[in-house]
Amino acid sequence: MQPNLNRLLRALAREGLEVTYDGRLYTVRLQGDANAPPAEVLLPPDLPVEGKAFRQLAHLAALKHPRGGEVLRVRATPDFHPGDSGVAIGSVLHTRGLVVPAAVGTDINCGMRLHVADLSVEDFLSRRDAFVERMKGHYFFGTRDVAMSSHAAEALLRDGIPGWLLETMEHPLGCAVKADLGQLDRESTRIHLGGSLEGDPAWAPSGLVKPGVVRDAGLATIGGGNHFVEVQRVEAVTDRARAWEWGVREGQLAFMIHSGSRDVGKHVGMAWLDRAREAWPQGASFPESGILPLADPELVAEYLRAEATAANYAFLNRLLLAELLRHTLRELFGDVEAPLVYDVPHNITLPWEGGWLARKGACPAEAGQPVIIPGSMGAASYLMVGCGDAAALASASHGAGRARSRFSMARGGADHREAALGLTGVDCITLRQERRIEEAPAAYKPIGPVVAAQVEAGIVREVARLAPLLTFKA
DNA sequence: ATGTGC
Repeated sequence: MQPNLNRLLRALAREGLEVTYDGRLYTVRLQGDANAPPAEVLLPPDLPVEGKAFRQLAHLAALKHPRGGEVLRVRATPDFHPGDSGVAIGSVLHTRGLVVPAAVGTDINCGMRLHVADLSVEDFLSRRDAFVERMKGHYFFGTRDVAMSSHAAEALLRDGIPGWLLETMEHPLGCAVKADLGQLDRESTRIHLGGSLEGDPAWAPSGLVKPGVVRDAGLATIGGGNHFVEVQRVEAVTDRARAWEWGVREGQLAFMIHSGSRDVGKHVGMAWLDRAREAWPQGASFPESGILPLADPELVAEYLRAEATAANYAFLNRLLLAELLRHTLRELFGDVEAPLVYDVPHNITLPWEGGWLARKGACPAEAGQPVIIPGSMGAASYLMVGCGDAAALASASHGAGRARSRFSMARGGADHREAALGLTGVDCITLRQERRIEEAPAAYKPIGPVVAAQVEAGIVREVARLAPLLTFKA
């Protein structure tokens, strides 16, 4: 146990937090609130503990709405860390009769997508420079052509990927997708929820859908922060049977995408943080945490439709990021097979056991389902299989977890910055040099112990480990 | 996270 742990627990107690630890699982609750369920955090003793994230978690568990509904359980993944809008990243919230927009936040349907490619690493690296130049054009310089009609955009926002596919006949990239239709049919089962939720185009930012207009709706863009597109090598297969079933082989080339709904999610998320405040019952006092749930069934349904709208956009954003990469591999190397392994959101509200489960930076880990846990820049990423562990609310971490803020990395002084750069050790393609510092491995917890803790707890099992070859960061 | 915002 870390020497400063007792000091931290005493400090938290002075602030009114009851915290206990059994060497594996913390339980946290607000003192004197015996009715609130305790919040649990799976965290091995050697990983850093953050008071602010504990406070946010205890407040999340203590949420109440004057008109009813309840928080059933709160759990946090080992990569959890403080979030804006009052909810820690890595929080999983099980509710009945209420939903909490802040428990998903503005990065709606941020998630992961993994493909493998039938191309040797040697062949790929032999044309690395040509590949990088083309992808830089697509991802950074707008050479991609993903413009679409207002019909296609509406269909996308309403129905997700299947809706978009039906309206994509005239679309240049649609031709490439169409050529792949057989494969896409097979792939649709490899997208969580089929890449399709019940959305409403009215919730899109104004201007995204303009009747009769064909435009670039900002799709196939990576986004900032920890988002990336990475070419990888399958460096180890630990569950041969499962890997075979999923089409993953050792030594294979792979590519992984971490991205979300961009400004659509931001627009929807912000609108609903405001809406939850407006909808708070007259005369009732605002909770000190600032986290506001929705309880009115019509409002809940409307929020979920809005969230679904952004989620649909994110599903297609990841698909098109992958499609551009696959298209470029084919231009350079001929008819390369590059099937989807899985696409899964880690920021979303979904129905669960008669209520709702809001995950914010937590990957669904239902029994038998693929779980994708990205490493920090330069570190390995993991393909896992979920165990459906109810104690963990069927959820795994969505990464290693940030240990130091972007701000603290950026102001760390010249020595610190150089050390961070030196440690990066990965071929990072970016136009913004500061990303290398903000996203340097030193900014993150080590991924190994984070994954090991979840394997030991019976939440996930390892299937394969993927090492980075080159990473695109916007 | 965010076509970050004044």
